[in-house]
Amino acid sequence: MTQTSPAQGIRAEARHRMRAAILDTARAHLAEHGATGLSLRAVARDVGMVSSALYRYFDSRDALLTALIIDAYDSLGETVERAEAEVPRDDLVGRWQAIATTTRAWARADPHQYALVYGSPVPGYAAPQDTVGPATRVTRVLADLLVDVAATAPADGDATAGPSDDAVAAAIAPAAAFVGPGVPRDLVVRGVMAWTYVFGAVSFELFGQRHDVIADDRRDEFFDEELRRLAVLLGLPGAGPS
Amino acid sequence: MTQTSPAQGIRAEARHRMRAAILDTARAHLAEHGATGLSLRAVARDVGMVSSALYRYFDSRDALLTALIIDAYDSLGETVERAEAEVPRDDLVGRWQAIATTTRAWARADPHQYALVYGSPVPGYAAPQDTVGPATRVTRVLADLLVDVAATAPADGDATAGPSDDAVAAAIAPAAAFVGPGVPRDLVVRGVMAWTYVFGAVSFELFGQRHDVIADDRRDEFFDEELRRLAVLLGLPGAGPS
DNA sequence: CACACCGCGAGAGCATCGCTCGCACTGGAG
DNA sequence: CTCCAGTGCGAGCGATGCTCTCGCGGTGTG
Repeated sequence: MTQTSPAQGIRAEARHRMRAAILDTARAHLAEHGATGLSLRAVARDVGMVSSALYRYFDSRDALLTALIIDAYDSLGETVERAEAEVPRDDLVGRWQAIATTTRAWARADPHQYALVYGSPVPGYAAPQDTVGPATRVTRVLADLLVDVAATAPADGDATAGPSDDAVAAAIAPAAAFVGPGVPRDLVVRGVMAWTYVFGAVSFELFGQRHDVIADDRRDEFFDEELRRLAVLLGLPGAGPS
Repeated sequence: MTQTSPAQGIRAEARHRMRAAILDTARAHLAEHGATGLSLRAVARDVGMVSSALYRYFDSRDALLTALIIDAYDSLGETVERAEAEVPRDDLVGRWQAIATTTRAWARADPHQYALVYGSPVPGYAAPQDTVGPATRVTRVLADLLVDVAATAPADGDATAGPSDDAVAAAIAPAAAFVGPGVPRDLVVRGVMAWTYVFGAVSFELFGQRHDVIADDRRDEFFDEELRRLAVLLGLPGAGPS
């Protein structure tokens, strides 16, 4: 079916390489001019084609953007996966820090690519279903971490159960289903919140909202401090205050 | 000079009203098509002018966008100020909830306007200095809340001082200067983090990242839960666990 | 081997965009 | 009352996304 057999059409391979070339220069343009500044004609020029020819490979500018989004998700996902995998499995705090700092580093390395996936969605553009797969890669890593956290810290999770427990349980049902069974709902909530925070902090930093709030030359240190406190919020063992 | 005396020129007032009319229809277009979909020509058509005439009032499309950004900041600022002012001053948790829930409600009411100010910045567009004033209105409210929190909870702030205390202190120096003296640095950090979180949560929700994570029909309840936990992180008195 | 097929790139063209410039008018300032 | 600054209009420039048609050339088949 989808198998890429060796002699599976020379032509098909050429087409695939052409697509890749287009995506490469498109990615370069994105990094330089941002998403809305990405011009289909300009990409075509750089790749040595006339603009109309590019439509043989991408149905529209939005389709090109979608391909770039999938790429970005994959890039971030792979980067985070690799970084997190290098940390010993029992070092839960280290794994958490690896996920967060790698995400931030990836975002700072190519802000436009980060904005493409985590910024305000392009107007009138609804993310197609193709993006959901790669989009979950980094959250999958985080979810697996939650599973291990739950394993080491035997169920004391429902201790902080508040009055609105039922409503909260229903709210995070999709997230709980994603991380899998055996993880107390409270920990799921903590995980969602930790990830929400990392996203908020990185976006704040990249989108200029931290100007005149955090000293520009101390952002790294402050992010570390944020992570330290987040580890407490996450309920990671050994991350308690002092 | 810049005084707006009663009979200060019929012409000037007509100009001011024209500007307002343009901004109104521009705001309507923004709400419908988003920032990048805002067409200067379309706005001109709707306002009953030819496109070139619009340049008598705004130097460029970016200038129009800037005016809209200032408007949006002011709108959010005023909305939050008003909502927070209605809460008794000694109800610190209530004030915090008012700030956060009002911010979220404002954002949901006009996502494009929210994206304009807190989303990924328009490519190549650097926020001019005119926007910094209105931009601080909502943070000002939050800062004042921090001052009152510091007043009621006498300095125990440095209890959680970690090893990297000096670097963190330097990092949040701008924020500390903004909230004013008398607020322990630890509380400033908590405030920055709380605001960062609210921004992250609202952006996640509006930009579709919470799909398949939080049940769509339970978002309100989950946000309340987030606020409840954030109040603990903020260190608000009376918000302790159970 | 010859032929029909079809993917591919090129080019012209359409509607729209942001923006500039020169023109004509008109009503308030001096 | 007379200017002229301010205003609106229209044409126009370069650029965009996208569509259509055309001709070339490799591919697989009769």
